[in-house]
Amino acid sequence: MVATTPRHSGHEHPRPRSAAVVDDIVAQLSDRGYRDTEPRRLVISAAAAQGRPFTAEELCAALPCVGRATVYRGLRLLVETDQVCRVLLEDRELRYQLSHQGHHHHLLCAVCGASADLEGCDVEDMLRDAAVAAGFRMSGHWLEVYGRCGECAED
Amino acid sequence: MVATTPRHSGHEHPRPRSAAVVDDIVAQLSDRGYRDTEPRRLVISAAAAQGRPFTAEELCAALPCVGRATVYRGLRLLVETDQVCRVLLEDRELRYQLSHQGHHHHLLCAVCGASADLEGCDVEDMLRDAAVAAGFRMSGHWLEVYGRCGECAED
DNA sequence: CGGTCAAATGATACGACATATCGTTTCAAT
DNA sequence: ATTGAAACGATATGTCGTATCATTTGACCG
Repeated sequence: MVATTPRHSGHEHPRPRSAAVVDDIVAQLSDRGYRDTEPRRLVISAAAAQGRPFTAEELCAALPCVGRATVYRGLRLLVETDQVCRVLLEDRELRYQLSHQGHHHHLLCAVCGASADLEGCDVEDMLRDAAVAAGFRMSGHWLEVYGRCGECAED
Repeated sequence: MVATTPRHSGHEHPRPRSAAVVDDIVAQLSDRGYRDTEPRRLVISAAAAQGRPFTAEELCAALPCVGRATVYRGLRLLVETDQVCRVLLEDRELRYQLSHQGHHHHLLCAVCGASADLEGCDVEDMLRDAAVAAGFRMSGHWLEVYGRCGECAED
């Protein structure tokens, strides 16, 4: 009887898996009083579709039907609500990517642009102590680490 | 006999103390094949005269008789030759300051803009290990620490 | 369901920042 | 002094991000 059962019975609306991510983020924004708008969803969707840290301009190019200002506003909102985090390349180019956890740092591959999260590296305490030693009270920091990922490691 | 002996007998040419710094930097540039030019000296001198990390535009404003491009070129040269280092504020504004040592990091006061060098904070090894754990080979990093200096500490 | 109004949008102007271009000047070695 | 490359300055160009403002839209409410 049941010949071939699709994993999901999702043949009516073949939504991409990223749809769930988008819905989730939109829901979080909604909780904070931000509207659920079509351009906003497009921005979030495009951001989620990127496999690498991306620039605002890349998103603009990927969304020709969304105004530049809206893309920038959307990104800013996502950063402010911690849905997206900013990463800084060595040449100071600013990129974005969906955030997966709370505060953390990134390892960026200088060759392919991939990013990985720095695990088990608790620099904060160290920095805070060093700051106190210099008579400062630390309030924040910015840290990016550059190198080559495994795939780009060969010289 | 010796009534009032000036510390230095420098009353003929009252050169600012920064002149020595400028001469030193110019000499280093000279060793690397870069010319000793008037505009270059002006840029170095103005950079040395800043008490705080400064922006390129601030230098331009301080040197109305030197072309903008020359100021930018001069700064770039000084950074490349490690005479000047770049610091990044929390809002991503790029500033410069004379470097005093090799590689080090900065503590920046968010209130008055003062900077201090982070001493005895060896994050490199820590980062390198964490990078290896993530399958990366670390080649560099960018770290800035923000806070309040002793003078600006009161709430 | 349709009206309402603030939020959000998009076209575009604007401004900051930094580099590219290119004819002219200047340094330093001969 | 001559000379060729380095450096300069005026200015054009390009990128990136925000401000402005008239128009649209989405959430709420009766």
